[in-house]
Formats: sequence, structure tokens, C-alpha cells
Amino acid sequence: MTVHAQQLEFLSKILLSLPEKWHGLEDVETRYRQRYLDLIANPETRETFVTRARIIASLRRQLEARGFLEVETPMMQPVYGGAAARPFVTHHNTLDVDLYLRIAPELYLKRMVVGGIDRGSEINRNFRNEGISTQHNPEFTMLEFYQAYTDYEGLMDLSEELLRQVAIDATGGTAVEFNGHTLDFSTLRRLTMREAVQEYWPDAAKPSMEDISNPEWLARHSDKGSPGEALGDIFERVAERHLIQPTIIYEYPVELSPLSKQSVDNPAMVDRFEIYAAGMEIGNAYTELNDPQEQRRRFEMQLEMKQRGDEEAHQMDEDYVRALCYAMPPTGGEGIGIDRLTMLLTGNRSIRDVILFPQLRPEGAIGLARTLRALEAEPAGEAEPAVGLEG
RNA sequence: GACUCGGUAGCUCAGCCGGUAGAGCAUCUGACUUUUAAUCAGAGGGUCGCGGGUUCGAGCCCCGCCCGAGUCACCA
Repeated sequence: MTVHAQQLEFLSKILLSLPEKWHGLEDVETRYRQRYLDLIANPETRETFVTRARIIASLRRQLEARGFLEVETPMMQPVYGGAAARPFVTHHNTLDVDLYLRIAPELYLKRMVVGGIDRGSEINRNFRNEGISTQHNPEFTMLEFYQAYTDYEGLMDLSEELLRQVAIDATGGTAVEFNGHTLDFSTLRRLTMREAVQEYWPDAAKPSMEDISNPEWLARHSDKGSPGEALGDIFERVAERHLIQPTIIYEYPVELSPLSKQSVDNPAMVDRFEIYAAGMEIGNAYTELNDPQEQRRRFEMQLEMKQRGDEEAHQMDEDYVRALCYAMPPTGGEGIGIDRLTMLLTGNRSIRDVILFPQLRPEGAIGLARTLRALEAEPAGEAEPAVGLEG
């Protein structure tokens, strides 16, 4: 084919050479630091972010169809809460107050429920001032949704429906390849935390369910201060990494769950579950504690833990307790980590591969000024090809 | 924070026993005119992550540091 060009217009300058086409850009540091090059050179990177958008759109569509109102709550909070994590601190000059970047939107979304918005959701960033790993970025995206007049069992069913459909919308089916495993999102297996400890106990001599409820047995197998914390500790060490297929783990110890409602038949446990897949926690849900007096006691328990040196213990949130005093209906609430879910549905093993611009250590001087000056110093005839070719 | 691995041209990488820094692609120039990474010829392109040390001589050996990845710890 021959093109008879009558005019040629340059749209933009390109001053640095692009990565090679055949191998693409493989250096992971460059891929993260200069994501624009990664997107240009590696089509599969672009595809990951297209899929990420489909995942979020699917969740939005499904929640909207069920009557959830999408809202936005503060990212800058005078009191941080809703999770156990160290926060980032910033300062507002005019008000002269320190504010925390939120570690979770939970307490505001439940204030919303108190106000009569019975179904509400939020998809946005949380910030946690903690380690960076293949599963942790300091800012990450969380879907949280709250539904009045349901409980954690209702949320188990809802979670199953949401995840099955989001897998279909993102990948075309419910079977997803991840790290050598085929994950089946058509159903969620349900196990109690104690059942999981028993099932994945490493020795042939498995503990009985009575053992796993026995404070002495728990104390023997963990150095944590309370039976509940010990159970959580043992579960994480024994079972968590084996939870490859999407699984619901339920019945959590009350010590680990200051915002969850206690089980009717066992006050040591709360009506809470987490969703695991590929050995990762991707969701967390519970029947919300809606008794203001009990909530105040739980916060006080957290304050004691803080005084004993637990940096991640919950702060007292007086206004939240005040809100509960106006009555929060029985409510179920859930959070799903969008980044980790995207990892699973796109086959990426690092959270950095599903966050467009992940957090990295500062790069230091780039030294581009000299390069640009050198290019400018070149003779105009070489640097600027003729424009306006006549055919 | 600990351990392991890595950092050489724009990109992907090689570099032996310590002896003049290489290839392919990309870029530029010329030729060619058959689109599906890869036609031919030629040219330009390097603070071998940074700093010290050993040595006649260090990309290579030693020490320190920086950056990254992975594993572990942490992240209930």
C-alpha cells in the first residue's frame, strides 16, 4: 500500500526510546516505577486494569440491583477505627487538629445505618501505616457494605452470590486459575475457625473439638494472653495458608472482634466470618454489635489492651457510641478487599500488579535535566524533521 | 527487621581463571518495498547501582551503603 500524504503534522515529542517490543518490559522495578512504560510495552498489564475495572463495575451493579446506596464517608477522621491497624497522621492548619487517614470506613457507614439508610455501600481507599508485601500496600481499595435486618448468615449467602457473579463478569466463568490452582467461585465452603484448626492440624493426632475450646489446651499451643487470641493465632499458623479454595471461616473469638455481636449461645464467640482464597483473607463480615452499652465496654477493653502496649488496639469513639444510643437496627456488614480479589481474578501474585501506581521507596535523583539540555543543543535540522510534506 | 537472590547500552541479556566492555532488539543513516517481533549494510550509544579496599591491573575478589524482588516476621 502506498500512502499519498499531503500533509504531516507532529502531534507530540518523544525524547526517550521505548522498551523493546519482543521481550516487553520485564524489570519489575521499572514496571512499577514507570507504569506508563509497562502499559505501553506489556498488553497483559493493560488487560489486568481493564479486568479490575470490570470487577468494580460488577460489584457496583450487583449492589445497586439489591438496593444499596453508594455513599462516601470521611477519609480524614479525628478518631480512627473499624480495624486494627496503625494509621497515617496529618494536620489541618485552620482547625489546628491532627487527623487520621482512615483505616476503615466502618464506623461512619454504621452511623449511616443509624440514620435510616438501611442499605449502603462504599468503594474507596483505606490507609494503613504498616508493612509492604505482595499482599499489602499502604493504601488499598475496600468495598464495604451494610444491610439492616440481616445477619452474618445472610451475608454468607450474599457473599457467595456476589463472588460467583463477579468471577463470571471478570473472567467469563466461575473457575479461575491462580498460582497453579483452579479456584472455584461457584460456592463458598463454610467451616468454623475451630473446625479449620482441626482439619489442617499438621500431625496425625488431631485435637478434638473439645481440646480446641479448652483454655488450657489453647494456652499450651500459643503464647497469646487470652484463649480467644490464642485460637486466632493457632488458626493463622495452622490453617490459613491451606485455605486455597474460596472458603468462609466463621465463629471468631470476641477478643479479636470489638465491633461484632456476640453469639447467642456462646458469649466467647461473635457472629463473624472471613472469606479466604489462595491462602489470603479477602473479606471480613459480621453481625454488627448494636448495643451501645456493650460497645462502650468493648472499647474500654481495647483501651486496656492499648495501655498494655497493643499499638493497634481500637480507640474509644464516643460519638459512635452516642450514635448507637439512638438505636441501630440489627445489621450485617462486610468488607471485601478489591485489590486481593483482583489478584485472584487476574492471576497476579503481587498486589503491586493490580495497583496502577504502587507505593515504592523514593527513587532519588533521576537526572533528566542534562539529557534534555543535550537534546536541545542538537542542531535544529536534525532534531526537527520537515513538516508539511507535499505528495 | 532477618535471610536469599539480583542491579552491565533505551530494552532483553552475556561477560570464562582478575588482563582493552559485548550481542540481539531499539535509535540514526543508506539500500530495499514482500504489514503480522525479527530484509540488508553502516553508525552512534556505557559513572558496569554508589563509596571505599586489595592488586601492576577490578564488571569480576573483600568491606560498607543504596535500590529492587522473594521468603519469613509483622499486618488480629
